Amino acid sequence: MTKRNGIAKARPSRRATILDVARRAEVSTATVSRTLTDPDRVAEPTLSRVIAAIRETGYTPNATARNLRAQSTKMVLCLLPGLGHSFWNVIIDAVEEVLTNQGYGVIFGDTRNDPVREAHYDRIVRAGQVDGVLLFNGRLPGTDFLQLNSKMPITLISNDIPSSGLPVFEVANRDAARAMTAYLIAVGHRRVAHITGPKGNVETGERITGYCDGLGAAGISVDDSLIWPGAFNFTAGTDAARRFLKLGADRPTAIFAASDEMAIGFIKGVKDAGIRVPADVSVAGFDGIEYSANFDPALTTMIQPRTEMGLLGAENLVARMSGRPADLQGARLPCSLAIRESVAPLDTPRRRTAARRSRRTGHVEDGSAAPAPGD
Amino acid sequence: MTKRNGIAKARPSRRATILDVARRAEVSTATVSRTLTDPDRVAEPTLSRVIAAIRETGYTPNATARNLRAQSTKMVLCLLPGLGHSFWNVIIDAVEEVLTNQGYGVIFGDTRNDPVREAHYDRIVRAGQVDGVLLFNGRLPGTDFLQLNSKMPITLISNDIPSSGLPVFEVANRDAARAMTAYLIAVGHRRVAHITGPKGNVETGERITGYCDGLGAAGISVDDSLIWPGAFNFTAGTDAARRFLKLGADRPTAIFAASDEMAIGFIKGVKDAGIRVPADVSVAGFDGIEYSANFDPALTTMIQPRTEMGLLGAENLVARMSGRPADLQGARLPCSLAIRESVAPLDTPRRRTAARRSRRTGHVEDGSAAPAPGD
DNA sequence: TGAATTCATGTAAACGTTTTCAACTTAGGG
DNA sequence: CCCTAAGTTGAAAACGTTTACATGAATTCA
Repeated sequence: MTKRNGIAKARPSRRATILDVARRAEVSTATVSRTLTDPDRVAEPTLSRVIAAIRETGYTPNATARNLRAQSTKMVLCLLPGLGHSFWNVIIDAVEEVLTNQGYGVIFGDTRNDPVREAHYDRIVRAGQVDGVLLFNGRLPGTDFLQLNSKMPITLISNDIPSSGLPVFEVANRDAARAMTAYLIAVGHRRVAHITGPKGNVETGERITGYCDGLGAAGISVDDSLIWPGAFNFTAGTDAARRFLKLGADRPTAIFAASDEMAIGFIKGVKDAGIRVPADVSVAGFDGIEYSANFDPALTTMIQPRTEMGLLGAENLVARMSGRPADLQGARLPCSLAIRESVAPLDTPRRRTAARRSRRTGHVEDGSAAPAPGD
Repeated sequence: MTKRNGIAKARPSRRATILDVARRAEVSTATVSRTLTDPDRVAEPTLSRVIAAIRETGYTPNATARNLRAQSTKMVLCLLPGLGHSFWNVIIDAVEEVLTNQGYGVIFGDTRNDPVREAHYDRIVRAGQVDGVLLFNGRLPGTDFLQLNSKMPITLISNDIPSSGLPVFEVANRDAARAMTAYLIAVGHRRVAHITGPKGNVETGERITGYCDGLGAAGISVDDSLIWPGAFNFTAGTDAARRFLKLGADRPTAIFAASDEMAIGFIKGVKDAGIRVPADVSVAGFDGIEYSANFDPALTTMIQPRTEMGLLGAENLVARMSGRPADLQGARLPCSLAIRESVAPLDTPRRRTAARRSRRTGHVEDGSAAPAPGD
């Protein structure tokens, strides 16, 4: 079927170059090039001869040569810490959509917070393999990486690197954390723990601050022993669960985890010990990943507009790569609170009836802060 | 702090080339090149002079030029249908690990089963932007894509394209499906439904066959009305749940979903209708993604050795890209059964209900070939 | 000491494009 | 009939490397 043994075609091994086409069409390489990039500039008898030659030889322009000449690669590098994390999925989809539509290719690099890997990608960037960089990494992959920004745009998505001066597209973390904390308080909780993100992460700090804001606004003083260090992953959640279980009578009645994965890990951890969620303890997450809605109980969480983040970030980068001024220099997007099943009103004697009623649907009934969904 | 205004450095705009280094060190470009690729070939007084010049100019070799000259890009393309699916995560990690260690960069492309996108990546490959292709896609991104395989190796991971002749690294789908079905039967189920993968997918067919094998081995005849078409995603699971709920008394007692996501979607769907898992219906998945263990109930599933698949596939590709013969021409890896919480043995009282459905339209499935497992 | 070898370096050709510039043709205007 | 302008094409340079080949110096061997 498929001609393998090089008998059918003259030279099956070498790929056709522009010169092959030129010779076949009896024109110069310049004309072939023009046929491809700007057909209007080549006259009719020639044009169709060249097109025929292209078809016959199966010619495709060599991207490397083209890039070398054009001094650009039409590629961008996306640097993430952990491609596997389901949080990135939607963002990546959006980024890929924008960049592909604009004719750019995308290279995804996973740093895993490993300096060796970061250096590897640093080298790729320095070697001019890409025209721009999208950073999700939380930190720069090289010490003098910033100096590249003049010729090679860098944009931050869902992470901030303070004092880098780079455009950043992320969520209003502090506001969102404050809102979630306020919500937990509004449904009756006063002893609320917070499982934080990884140390050194800017977002971690902002969410902690927002959490403290929320407590402060309700006149509740911050109890440091209720701020538990985490790391945005399952195990951090189960670790927190162990910590929770060790506590005696003064267990918090609600947990605010800085990521959905941690919230799910926590729930899994305490459930295995016979604790019910939300009957015995309420748990709220952050991110709004797909699984948060499909978990049992469905997770009350702060939904990040991930698609929008990806879209805006990618558009910013594209604009700058093509020399245009970017529409936005950055953005802090608002989150939306998804009230689901994993948080229940605190069943204090005073509020008992109201709490009972809402427990049934899993929705929240509280006149002061939360909108009543009705029944 | 950081010198932004180009006053500090002579020409901050242009990147240093090998010629700049050569001039500064007062040698030829050949010597600079040798210093980088094979330092032993350049004598001492010169060597350090060149090294100094490289450092001073901040020179990094231009990858595009190097690739053009070397006629290779040190890049490979990974084509997947849906980067977001959590099934790929682990495989991608493994692939990236191998390729990065071997000095290759990785481009991930998401086809989303969209011919337009596939054509886009087909073009990238034809333009010589990569040295090899890793296909997860389930089909070729172009009609005469195979003819590229001589000069540009293509390897299939976790999908097969029959009669393509390409090396494929995947799981023994039929065996695994048979084993899962056999397990469900072994714990007492006789009425087992199967939620299939997407139509047209080779793996879908293999798992259906395995499912039928399993039934056959136990003397249970296949009931076509219990083979429900799916698509490897949540919604296919919830769709199946709706289908299940519509069924009356003759509901299956166990569901074997061809992916964990579908299993989770199914459980979520029936739970919302008040059905308990596994008390009222047992559910088994396939894949062994992370969430399967963290879901509630923890999912009984067939764990695919995803890391191994990725490792072997990537190694196969690397070998072929570098001209070496590959160790393996492909592999069918065994799965392992993870027995967790979502499947319960079928107890006797419940089988009485099953007996009630003896009046049935034409088709098979009667007591003759079904000796009751002991009680 | 002369010839043969090794060593260190430079020259220049490739890699496959795009694009500037010049050259040639044709048409149009006076 | 000449001059200019527009249109079409080709020659050659450029992009930044690597590397085959050549050259000259230093070393070795007889």
